Amino acid sequence: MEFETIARNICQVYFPLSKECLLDAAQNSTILHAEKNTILVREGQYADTTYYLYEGCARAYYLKDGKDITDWFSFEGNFICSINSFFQNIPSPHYIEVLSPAILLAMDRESFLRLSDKHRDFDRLGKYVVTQTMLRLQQRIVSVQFETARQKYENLLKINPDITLRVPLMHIASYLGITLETLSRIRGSHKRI
Amino acid sequence: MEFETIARNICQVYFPLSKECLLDAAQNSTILHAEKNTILVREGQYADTTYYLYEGCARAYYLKDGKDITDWFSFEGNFICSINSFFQNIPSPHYIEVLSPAILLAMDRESFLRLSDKHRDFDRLGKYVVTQTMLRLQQRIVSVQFETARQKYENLLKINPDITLRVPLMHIASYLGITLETLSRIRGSHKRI
DNA sequence: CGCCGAGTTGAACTGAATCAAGAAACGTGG
DNA sequence: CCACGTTTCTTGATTCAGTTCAACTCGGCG
Repeated sequence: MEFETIARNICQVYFPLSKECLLDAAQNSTILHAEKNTILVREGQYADTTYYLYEGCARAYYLKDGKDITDWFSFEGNFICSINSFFQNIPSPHYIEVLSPAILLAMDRESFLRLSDKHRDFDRLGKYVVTQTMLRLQQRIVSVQFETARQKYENLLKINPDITLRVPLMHIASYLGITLETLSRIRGSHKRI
Repeated sequence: MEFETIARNICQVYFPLSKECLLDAAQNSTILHAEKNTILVREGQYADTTYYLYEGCARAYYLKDGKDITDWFSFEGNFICSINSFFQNIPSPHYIEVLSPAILLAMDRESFLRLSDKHRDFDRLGKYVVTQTMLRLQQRIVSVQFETARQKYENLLKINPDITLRVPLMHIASYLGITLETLSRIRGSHKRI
């Protein structure tokens, strides 16, 4: 895998970046090939790296009273990092795990900040991603707070129809804030229509 | 109320802005004095204005099956806008209402974007506020999803101890995703310790 | 094969919602 | 400053969606 391919992909998914910016980015990022179940970030680490998923999917999760709670999914074309750690420079409350063989572009915070300062278009991309994330989180609060378990599941399917094929149901359940059993029952009653 | 006073306040609460930036901002914003219960934004409007709360408090809410659901509180030193409308240029799903006599600084999106382009420090302020909002939303999802009604209330009090004195309980209840009755019971059992 | 993690199904339990009725606080005009 | 109506908040009884705990099924893989 070459940097240029991934760069072209980013420019296509988001928006074009200048040549200088890409050149600079190439020298400050690393391409990673990760196996399924690779842990990219562990709880407690200062997770100062952000990842672009060129291929594959990943999740952020944390442990609440020993239970594994999925907080975020990312698929190809998305970025993923421990936002708390990355943006506040504190130990990460999250783990980040790759859910399928993946190709990632990794950049550390220092480079990220330097490039943001130096290249206006890079800065704009960062701002855009953060803004989109904010809007997605806001939507999710509405969903989590006032929808039934069934509505939450159907909503997720609307946005992400094939997620059940790519992610174990237990992760989907905890992401939706319901138990695996409830999700199973919803799916059970759903099929036979 | 003078622009300079509010500007000084913003620079203090967030970070210093250059003279040129402030001059430009002064010419592209309006100071508003709003009564309690003023509606700044209505559902369906293209709400292309963002507000800085110099004094007072406000909330964003929406109607879900006719019920009034508070989605966000802002107090002095915060910004408030219909984020969906402002950042995506779509009709606002939210109302924004002032909850006490307030002094606001209003800026429309066009000016906001122009100043973001022109003044690096202004852009940085915008990025900072969006990032903080993202982190706050992320925290809130964790809270909404896996805490009991009581924990959610206690959590809110930790962050915002005097909110009950400034905001009607019904708004706090819907913000927490619980009913007014449940909140009342929690508070009832709470006091007598 | 037999084990193991992932998913399904069942039964009992529970936190919070809903419905209903009052009490307190608030503000507005007489 | 008090009577009023309105809004906000409290309390009680009942109901329900979803949890918990437990047993069982299925599909892969050493």
